[in-house]
Amino acid sequence: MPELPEVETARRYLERGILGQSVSAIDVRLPKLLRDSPLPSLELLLNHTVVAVGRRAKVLILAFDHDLTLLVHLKLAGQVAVFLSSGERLVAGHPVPAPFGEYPHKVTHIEFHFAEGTVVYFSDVRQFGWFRLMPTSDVEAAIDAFAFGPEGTGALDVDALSAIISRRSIPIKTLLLDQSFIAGLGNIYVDEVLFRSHIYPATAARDLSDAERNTVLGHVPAVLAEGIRQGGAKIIHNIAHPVDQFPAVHGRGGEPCFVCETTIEKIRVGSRGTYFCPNCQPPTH
DNA sequence: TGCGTTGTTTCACC
DNA sequence: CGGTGAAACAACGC
Repeated sequence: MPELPEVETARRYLERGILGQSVSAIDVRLPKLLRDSPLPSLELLLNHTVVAVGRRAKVLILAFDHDLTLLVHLKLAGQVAVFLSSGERLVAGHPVPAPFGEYPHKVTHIEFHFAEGTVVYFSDVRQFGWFRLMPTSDVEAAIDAFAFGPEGTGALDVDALSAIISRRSIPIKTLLLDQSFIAGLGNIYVDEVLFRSHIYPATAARDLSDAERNTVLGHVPAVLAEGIRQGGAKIIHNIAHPVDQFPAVHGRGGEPCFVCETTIEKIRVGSRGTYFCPNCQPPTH
């Protein structure tokens, strides 16, 4: 389930695979994935060259020459698979299709072929993702319209964000999921941030102490960095397969906490499945 | 088979 | 109008 680390991994793979390359063929098997696209057809990208591969929040930004840019959101279950001409595969995002299996898979909906031999497969078992093609000159306004907050990977303005936390009554988890507060966290990494911060996820944001607010904000870039370092969290059918004890709580209901061996619990916060350690994150407020 | 799944938007309401 | 919580939506696997 692609959050910022999975999308950033996809961005890096695409940059390595297709930057400077020219589109030689496009196969769109599920045209409806171009939802609300200003330009109606990906065919417009034929013979165009990739000039930049960017990302804002969880949105991939593929810039081509001659004023064309493709925005991609992987949503719940999107996957990007880059097949280099060497035969090496770079796969980011959802674990379906199996990275070492056959492509295109039945849930592979769009594929790009490049003159240099690289092939990119976009797959999405849930079909919730979207593609939007537009003039590059319109991208800035399109991204602004999302009203994303600061990138969770970067240096955060702790004073300003802490002040916002102190005024909100919603659960701290719900606030951290709000992309206009901080961009990039999703359900997995929010649970990890709160575990490292020793904070019960349903705690009202305004009930956090000064120290707790700083702790939470401090863990955001660190947790995202660990996700990126791993190329995304390994979670299959909602069961975590931790690497270096990460993720520590998300997808580990019924399993022992890596720190204290207390059984990890699952609750619902803001109608989202939420994992926490009842000993490390007691509901003290 | 109806429920769970997530990121995001929409809606009713205060 | 803004904050809030819940519902809606996309579609499918189990």
